[in-house]
Amino acid sequence: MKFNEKVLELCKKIPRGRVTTYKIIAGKLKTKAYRAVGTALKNNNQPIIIPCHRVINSNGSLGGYQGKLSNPNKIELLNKEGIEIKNDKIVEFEKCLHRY
DNA sequence: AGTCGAGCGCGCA
DNA sequence: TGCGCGCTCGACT
Repeated sequence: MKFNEKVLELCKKIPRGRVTTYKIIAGKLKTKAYRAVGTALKNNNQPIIIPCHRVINSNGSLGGYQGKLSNPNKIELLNKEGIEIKNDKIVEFEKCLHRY
């Protein structure tokens, strides 16, 4: 099982209306390769199945989506799932945060 | 406080 | 081979 596949696995498990962070994922994989987590999501082979928009920075800001940084579409998607974004940050970030 | 540098795993040149 | 990335953290101003 490759590192990136594990990352994708975890992403798939994020329930609707919840988010998680790169840090948490990396921690779950027992590694400090936080950057690699972002890279893995970028290079995922199943872009449709993987809800990578639910993965964000540990400070509550958004990170990137679909290969780009600061993607407005990511905000839309999260909004649709019931997560509010303000000032490029997740509102009530702690409450929406999904812990595995 | 704000800034800087290093560490990780993998993809791409 | 070598570099850079959807990041984080600790050390230094």
